[in-house]
Parts: sequence; structure tokens; C-alpha cells
Amino acid sequence: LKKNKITDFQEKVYRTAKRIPKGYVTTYGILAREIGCRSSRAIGQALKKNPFAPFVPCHRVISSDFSPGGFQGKREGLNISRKIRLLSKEGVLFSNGKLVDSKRVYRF
DNA sequence: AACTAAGTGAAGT
DNA sequence: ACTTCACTTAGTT
Repeated sequence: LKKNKITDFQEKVYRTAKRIPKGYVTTYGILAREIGCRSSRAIGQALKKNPFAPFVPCHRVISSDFSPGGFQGKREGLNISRKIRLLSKEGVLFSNGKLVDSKRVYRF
């Protein structure tokens, strides 16, 4: 069985992710800087597990190039469709695999 | 405990 | 497009 232990790092990530307002998104890099980490990749690593979904809105975190990034461990397939749909419901629209409105990026 | 590989990136060349 | 950087987690030895 899996013992899901939350590390210090993950806690920071989750707590910060929760501060993203509904209708906005942020990037792995921005989030990383916010918690004083220089590796955006580590953020994705933590979000991937996301033991608190949807309490922790991991779907509001995208890549810095405005592509959706990944969702539930993958970067393609139905997972991404679900991510995009979730965001659409919140008013964050994607077109051709890219974020339409760059003003929707939340900067803490 | 130490090492390796991979992961929902980012930035530089 | 390719390469390098940076950090964590999970698995292997």
C-alpha cells in the first residue's frame, strides 16, 4: 500500500497553489519563484500527486509558454481535455493549445 | 545511505 | 530545435 506522506516542499506548493484565484492561472516558474525555488520542474513533481484535488487547483498551473502543461501525469490525451475544460468553465480559454488571454496569468 | 532515472518546466544558445 | 540548468520523488542497489 502507498503511504502518502506530504513533504515540506509539497506543503508549500499546495498552499501557494490554493492562492490562485478562480478564473486565473499561473505558471510553474512563477509559482516556483514564489516559494523560493529555482526549479519549476519540482513544482510539477509535487502537483502531479496532488492528494488534495480539487482542493488544490493543480489545473490552474500551466507552462510559461502558455501551453496547458500536463494534467494527472500526462501531457496529452483526455487528461488535457479535462484540464482545458475545467479552465474554460472558470473563464480561462485555450485556443490551438495556447492560452488565449495572457491577462489571465496571476502573479501573486 | 548513496545512486540513478524521470518528471505536469524554464531559459539560453 | 537542441542543450543545459535546477529540484524533488521513487525506485534500485
